[in-house]
Amino acid sequence: MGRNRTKSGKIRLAEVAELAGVSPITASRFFRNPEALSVAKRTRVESAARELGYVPNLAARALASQRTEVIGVLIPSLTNNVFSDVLRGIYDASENSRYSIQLSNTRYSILQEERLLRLFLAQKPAGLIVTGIDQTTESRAMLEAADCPIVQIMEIGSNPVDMMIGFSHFDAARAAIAHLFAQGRRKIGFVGARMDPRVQRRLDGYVTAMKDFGLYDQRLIVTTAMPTSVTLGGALFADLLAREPGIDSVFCANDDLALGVLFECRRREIAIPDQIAIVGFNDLEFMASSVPTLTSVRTNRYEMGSAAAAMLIEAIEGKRPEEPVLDLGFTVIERQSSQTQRSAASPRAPEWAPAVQNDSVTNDP
Amino acid sequence: MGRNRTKSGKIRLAEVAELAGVSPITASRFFRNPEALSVAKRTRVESAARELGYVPNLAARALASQRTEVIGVLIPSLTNNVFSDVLRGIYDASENSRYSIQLSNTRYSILQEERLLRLFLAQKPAGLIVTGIDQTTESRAMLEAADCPIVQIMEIGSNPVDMMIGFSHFDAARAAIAHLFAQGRRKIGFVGARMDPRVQRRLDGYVTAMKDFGLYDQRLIVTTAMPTSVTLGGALFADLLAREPGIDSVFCANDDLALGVLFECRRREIAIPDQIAIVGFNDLEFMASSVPTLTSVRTNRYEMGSAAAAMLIEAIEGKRPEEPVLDLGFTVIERQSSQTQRSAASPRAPEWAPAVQNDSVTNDP
DNA sequence: GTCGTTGCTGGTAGCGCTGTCAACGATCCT
DNA sequence: AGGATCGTTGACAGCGCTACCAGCAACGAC
Repeated sequence: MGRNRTKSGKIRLAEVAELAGVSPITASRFFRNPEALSVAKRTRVESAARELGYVPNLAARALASQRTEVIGVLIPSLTNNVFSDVLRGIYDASENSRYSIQLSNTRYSILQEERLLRLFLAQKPAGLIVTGIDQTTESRAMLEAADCPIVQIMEIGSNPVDMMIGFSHFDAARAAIAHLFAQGRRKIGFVGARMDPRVQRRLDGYVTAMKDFGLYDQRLIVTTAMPTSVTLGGALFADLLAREPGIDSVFCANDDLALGVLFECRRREIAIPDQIAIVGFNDLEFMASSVPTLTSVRTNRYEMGSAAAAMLIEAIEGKRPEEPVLDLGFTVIERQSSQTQRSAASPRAPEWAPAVQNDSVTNDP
Repeated sequence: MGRNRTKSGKIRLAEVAELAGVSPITASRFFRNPEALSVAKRTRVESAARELGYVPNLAARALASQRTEVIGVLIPSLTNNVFSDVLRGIYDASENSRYSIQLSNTRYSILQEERLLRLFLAQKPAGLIVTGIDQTTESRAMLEAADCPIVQIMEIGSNPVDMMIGFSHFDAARAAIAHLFAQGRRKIGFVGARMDPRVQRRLDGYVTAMKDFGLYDQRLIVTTAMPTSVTLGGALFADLLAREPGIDSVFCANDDLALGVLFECRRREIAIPDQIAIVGFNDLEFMASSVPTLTSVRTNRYEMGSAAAAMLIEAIEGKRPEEPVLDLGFTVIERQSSQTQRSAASPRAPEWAPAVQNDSVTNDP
């Protein structure tokens, strides 16, 4: 198998133009702005290109036009389910466009992000999608100076670099706490891992809500910088219980932690929700089919990705949205794990079937 | 904010060369093959480049050299945890190389794969990573004719296009069934979703093992083409139970399904492992901390990704591996869900801590 | 002392495409 | 009718880099 590079017998634009009987520049225009051609030439070029199997050389195009058709995407993690949903949205929304996605992983490091940003910007991307609003000063400056549209995703803030799509983690956490409060819970613990800026803002929301209710006690909070996992959820909950045995509920900064808490409760024979109520965050798929089903704050991750890519592409093509900040909101999906009315002793739960969603608290702005 | 593209005040190689007092071509060589320069010029070019903040123009490089520094990656799903681990490996292994990753999602469609392949190949990638060994004839032909190294990942077969990294899903499934058999299980069900080629081969392994043990009964098999989920695991298991109430164990084609089965058992108050043993596939993180902990077949997903990228890059640079097929093996991680010796009635399980791994059946080839 | 040989350097000539501008006929306006 | 405008087309000149080949000095072999 000849795996060494050789020059391939490629078809150039000039060949297409020749076959179509037009000048190369006209053929070129066909691919960029077909409307500019007369119908006759348009069809001639089109069939010539098809006949020869012409594929444009993107490198030459990029060099000549001084621009690429690449959308750079910076996300903090490739492992996290949350980002895989966002990514899917981005890829789906871009795959029928001319733009291709260039993905990089910042690993939750804003320094790494800065480095990658510099790299990306040097290649003159058509647009950029970056995660969050906590860039370094230097990154921020680069973004402001960047010569392309930019969308910040995952959360919203008051000071977008350009465009922004997300939701308020602060409000979402407050809504979760309000729900627990409404269910009569008073000693509400917080369990968080990784503590990236968005988790931190969820914690802020928790703290504010607890203070508003006059329930705040910092000993109810357990966090770690370790990356999140189901196992870690159990461990952190164990720590929390050891410190504050009297808690009646836990708000988990994400669903993996919540699942870990559920298992830990099972291990300790703590009844859910009778003794401990659990609320998670993100509403991953399994939350609806665990036993008991787990309350969570649903976030619109796929939509965030697809809306970001769509909005970015529009902006690249000159159609900037009138409103640059899009709040996708969240919904508290109330399930068994946080319902206070006692269920039967041995809860013959409502089937494996879709989530039990009693009048959920929605925040669709 | 000026978001319109303008020509940026860029530093060209010529500027660097001028500052360093060498010809452009010498400066060019510095970036491609520094050893070819005398030490004096090398340091001169290096400091000039640093001083000016030179960043090479990849489009120009690609155009002039007739090759790109892009590695194309084709995977079937962006959502599946399995692929996010593989991807992480690929990105990690490539991020300190000169190559960048171009990712596309085939959505489990080999036609889509063929289309994407055509697209990729037209851009003359430096290398290609494709998932699996079940390409269309047309795709296969394109791959064979491709002018770059190619790695097939996720499984191994006898007929690599070029290089191959994975493991035998067939053998892995057989090992899982052998484990259940060794635990005294005889009515072993199979639960599978999506039924992509790899899941199909796990099913083949199951069927073969069952036949070998004289236990085969096709009514023990429940599958669906629907995408996998925890919820679906519960539903399929419910179907299986309805059809064959006498089963004593279930082999799930992946861990999400296994978790769904676990929850369904809990809903029906079926004791695990006393009444039903469960074995999953992939050994995702949560398997070790569920209650009871879940037996699974560990696969080396991250390693698959990183090894594939590393091997590909070596091959691109001319150092082809002597052995083009790399079997990364698997390990049956035995946990509570498939142990036949009864545990205490109310199992105060061994902490939330790391997996209980009693002498696991490893297959490290 | 002549003839390679090796190591390093530079000149030339594009890679395939598009930006810019000019030219052309056809249409429109006054 | 003359000029302005529009829609359509083409010529030219690069974009920034590298492949290829030639040149030149230093060195060793015979």
